[in-house]
Amino acid sequence: MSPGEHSVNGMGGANNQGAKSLRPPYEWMKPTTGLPQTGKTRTKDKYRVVYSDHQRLELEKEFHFSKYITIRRKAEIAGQLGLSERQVKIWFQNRRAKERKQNKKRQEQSGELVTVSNSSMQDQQHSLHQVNSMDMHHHAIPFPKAEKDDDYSIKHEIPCHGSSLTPLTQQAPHLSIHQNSSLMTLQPALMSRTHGHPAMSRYHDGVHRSCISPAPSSEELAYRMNNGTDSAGNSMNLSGSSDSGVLSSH
DNA sequence: TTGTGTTTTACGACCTCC
DNA sequence: GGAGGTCGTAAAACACAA
Repeated sequence: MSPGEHSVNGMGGANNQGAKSLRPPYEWMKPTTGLPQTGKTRTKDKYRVVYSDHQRLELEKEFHFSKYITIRRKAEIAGQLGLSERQVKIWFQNRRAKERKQNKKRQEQSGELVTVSNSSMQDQQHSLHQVNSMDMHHHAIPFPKAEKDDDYSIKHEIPCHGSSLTPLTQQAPHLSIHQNSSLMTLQPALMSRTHGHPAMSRYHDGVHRSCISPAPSSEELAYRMNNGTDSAGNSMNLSGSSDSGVLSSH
């Protein structure tokens, strides 16, 4: 368990059998302070914290760069945002779940079995992977552990995921989050590296991994922000990632 | 203000992979 | 066995109509 993470009354971790029977309402779970204490999980002060706009913005950016975060990036982001690595991991899990839910909703509305237009190549591969996996298990087989991405990128000298959080933020200082919406997305000006780099590599299981696509250079990022496409002419539209634009320029 | 629906954190259960 | 994956769910936080 990372610093700043506490399980209260055994609410977290492997020893938390029967935790649901310990759910609130309990006095120790009621908020006692006004401001959220980011970096903590369930404590007696806060059942759950509300991440700051900045934290959510940076996490959203990272998510659009890659839906699966590597161990290295997780540590970097956790350090920079003042969150635990576990919180970053959980956030990505929840964010993927949210996207799946949105994709499913769109598919139901459009009546399509397979969504192509609004899905990234990664999503399509992931969906296929899941469908194939369903033959054997009721649960979808997840991607290999994120650390594989790191391993792969190291072995092949491919920069997996960009350099750091700060430079990207600095390159798009005009981005912000609208407070009055719970949905967040990125404007096309700062788009996913995976979207901008269709070239993907294969893992041992034959599934493409967008995470290992190289990070764009600063020139590429500048080009994207100026033109709304990458240098190869790929559209930066991320219509599949959100129902409403919440990040905006100012 | 209040009731209700939705979204956001966080977790347990169960899975695969190494 | 431990890591991280999905899925389902609890509960707080939030949005919004009445």
